[in-house]
Amino acid sequence: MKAAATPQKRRKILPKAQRRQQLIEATIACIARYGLASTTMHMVTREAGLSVGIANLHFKTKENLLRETLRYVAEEYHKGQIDIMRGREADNLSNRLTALLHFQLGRGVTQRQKMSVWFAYYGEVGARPVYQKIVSAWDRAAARELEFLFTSVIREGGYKDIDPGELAIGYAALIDGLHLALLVTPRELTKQNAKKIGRDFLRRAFPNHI
Amino acid sequence: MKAAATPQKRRKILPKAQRRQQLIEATIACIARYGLASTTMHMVTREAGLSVGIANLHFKTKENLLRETLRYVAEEYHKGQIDIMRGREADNLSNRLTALLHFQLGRGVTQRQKMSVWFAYYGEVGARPVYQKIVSAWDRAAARELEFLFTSVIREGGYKDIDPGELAIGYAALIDGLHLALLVTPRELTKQNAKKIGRDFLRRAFPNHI
DNA sequence: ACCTAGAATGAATGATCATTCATTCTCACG
DNA sequence: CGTGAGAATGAATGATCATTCATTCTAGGT
Repeated sequence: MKAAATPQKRRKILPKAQRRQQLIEATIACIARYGLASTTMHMVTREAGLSVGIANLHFKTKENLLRETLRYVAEEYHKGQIDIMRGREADNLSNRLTALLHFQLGRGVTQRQKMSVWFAYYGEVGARPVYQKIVSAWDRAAARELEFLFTSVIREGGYKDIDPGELAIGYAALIDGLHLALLVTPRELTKQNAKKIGRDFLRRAFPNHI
Repeated sequence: MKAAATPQKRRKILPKAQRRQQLIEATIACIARYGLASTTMHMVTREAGLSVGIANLHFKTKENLLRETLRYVAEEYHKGQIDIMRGREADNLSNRLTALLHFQLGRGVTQRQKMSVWFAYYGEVGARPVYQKIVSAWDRAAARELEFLFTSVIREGGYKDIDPGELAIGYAALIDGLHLALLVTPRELTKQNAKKIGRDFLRRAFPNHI
């Protein structure tokens, strides 16, 4: 089975960073397909087309590999958001809000595989403080950035009686909840509809911008 | 916690339903404490103060026990919501909305233990179609009820340009997201604040009611 | 008081899995 | 071209766990 796709059995030696990346991606694929609970080291290394021992070489333990995988996934998602919020691609605040929404509910993020992995880790957060630390660190960073963006919007629009911090938490919660709905009840909610729901939330808060 | 309170080792024979319930509750406690992935049958039966074989007697397999536990948790949460939405305790729509919010973000539901279990199963939904079926069935039922409630509110308030179905999905997503935030970043969000955020969402949609 | 259906036990079994490490192989460098 | 530092392998090991079932015990019926 293993190297069936690559009939040549010649070993390839690659730089550490590249192998680590390869193993992390194989881990993501396995978690999405089989779940965090039943993903084994054999599955991961086979998915990567490598031998079992390789895992021990680059990550001491399975726990380590899972932790680094979470770090990678969390960083990818949150950095994507933060880049948009800080970025200069969108010249005005309205466009920036829209770009953020399209990223958060767009093709890249809402792939079933991505969302599966994301919630697989969330599911273990209650029992594993390490996961909680990793996720909450990134969450905080994104929340601060979002609060800053909302503060600018509120100032520009002259909106009254809006606490930007609370609205940011609400918006972030809405997006997470929509991801969950897309994962759990995909038949009830299309990505188009999810975007419309997110947009309506923003419109009710910032009617002059959306 | 476990059977330390009953030093006598005398066996007690109980009706099937009662033992099943006892085992399901022990399962919930273990999942909350150790996570779905590392909960073992030994843990569960020890938590219940019983022998390992008991699990096989009442639930054929571990998979079965986990499935029934999910069924129990999902039913408890969603029935609680549906009862409030249908119930006659709240005489008017405003009160009913408020009661629903207080249930969804109140002491009972937002216990760390409950939310841990809830998201532990959500995390496996991507890989286990069975879990998805159980959860989505209840989700659909609650969504229909919520849509019905919102429809009444919209009619009573004469609100324009609101699709009750979409608003219901948005509200449900917001509540799920707030639960997630309470679980993952409890330091950033109090239950009080979560309620305020939920209330603000409703107020922006139904200003005459909240 | 006695009996028995079936509830409950827990040591034993076999399967699965993470981890190890002696060995093989690769390639950058002299 | 030859060599050694270290990357990669995978069979073997030991630990963990779900499941089994021969045996023990309980309580309701007579």
